Amino acid sequence: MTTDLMPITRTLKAAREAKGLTQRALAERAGVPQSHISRIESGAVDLQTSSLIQLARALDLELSLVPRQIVPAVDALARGSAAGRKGLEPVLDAYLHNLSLLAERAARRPGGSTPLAAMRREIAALRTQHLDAEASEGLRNIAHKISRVLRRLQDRSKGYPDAPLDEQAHRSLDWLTAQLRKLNDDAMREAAEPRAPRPAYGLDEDDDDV
Amino acid sequence: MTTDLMPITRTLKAAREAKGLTQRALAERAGVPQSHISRIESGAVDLQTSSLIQLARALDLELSLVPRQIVPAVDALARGSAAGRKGLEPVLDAYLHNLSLLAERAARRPGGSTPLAAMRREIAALRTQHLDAEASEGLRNIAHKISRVLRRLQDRSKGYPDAPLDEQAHRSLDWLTAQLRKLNDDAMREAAEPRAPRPAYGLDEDDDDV
DNA sequence: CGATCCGATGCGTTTAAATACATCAGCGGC
DNA sequence: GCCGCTGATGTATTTAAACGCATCGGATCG
Repeated sequence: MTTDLMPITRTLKAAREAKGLTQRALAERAGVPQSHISRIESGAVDLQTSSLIQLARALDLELSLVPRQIVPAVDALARGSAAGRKGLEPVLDAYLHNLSLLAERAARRPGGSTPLAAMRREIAALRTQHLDAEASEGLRNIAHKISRVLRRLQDRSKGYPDAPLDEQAHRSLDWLTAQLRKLNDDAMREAAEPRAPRPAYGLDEDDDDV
Repeated sequence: MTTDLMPITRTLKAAREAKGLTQRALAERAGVPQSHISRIESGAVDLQTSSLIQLARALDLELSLVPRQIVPAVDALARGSAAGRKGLEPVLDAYLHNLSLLAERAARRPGGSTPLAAMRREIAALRTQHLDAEASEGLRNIAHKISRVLRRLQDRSKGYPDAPLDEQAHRSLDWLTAQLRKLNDDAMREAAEPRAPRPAYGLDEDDDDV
């Protein structure tokens, strides 16, 4: 019965060790006794959800219920983010999925498919690029903004599925597309100048915090 | 205190209602009393992890601890899979991230970067395609196989980071690449025949079960 | 109206999580 | 050798989850 939550507790323990925390250090962070953490990690207790959330948060993890369908994708994302390099491309790609949905819907509208199509093209191009740390950070910011705009459009289109894009959305999309194009151009320029015999993907092995 | 697990319980309730289940029906599936489910959904109890897992499983959800970094991506994936259309492209894209990691590593080896590079190219091309339901299903299968091969290579390369690809891996990659190329060709052919004035992205609005 | 089905709630009992505190064995360093 | 830190374990107490069961008010339908 309790064997069912072993994957969870193993993840917890692995995350703690990956962060170089002792049980006592985590205990202080999360506000629970060390003895409890020990019992949890050894699978001796069926901890309550609030405890699980507390511990997860202290380890920069988030408890989440994911549809069975996308579990492999989430695992791949998590693996990618755990192993060395940042999982930044997949982050954008996930956003892109939403964008695709919206772009398709918008393509059937009378007027306003153009800005979405343009943005879509830029993102598709960006996906094939290798970005340095700075560009990645910029991309992350833009992706968040895109996400906000898209969600707003989605919510609104529930009421008026065939409404054309309003002026503000149009401008937002154009601006975001311009930002993406800039990233694309920069990345292209970067790739065109092989400074070393090997283009030196490696960047820095770098930070690990939020 | 208990307000912290409201997102979880809300997800639970939303999933139950989305599946058209009553509390009693879910209770029977998950093997817990209906009264308990009611108290959980109303946030009156801090349920234990095993209960949470049981309920989640009965709703085709999986309890998961995701790194804070990729939470937005996971949310986007989940939203995409919840809203009508299947989240298939992101699934492949997540796999592709792993492939990129491996391809980069392999590119620094003496011998065997070629098959990985070829596969990478095929996947990058596929990402820009629109696939019908049948092709998507095929892609999902291939993606799983790719994932297996990649994980095997990753595990092995921990011991011998500079070992060239073995014969079997070479053949597996070639075969998988051929499958991908076939999908690409089919999709290209499909796109080249605009049956309607609009190329008809829409496909069918289609099924919603697992 | 009566018949159902829904989710919410009350109650009593059992089981166990969570806590505080002390202590243990194992292990590396001085 | 001793010291300090790790995680594991013991004990006693308090709190609450989980259960079974009954019941309630509220829709909805015939």
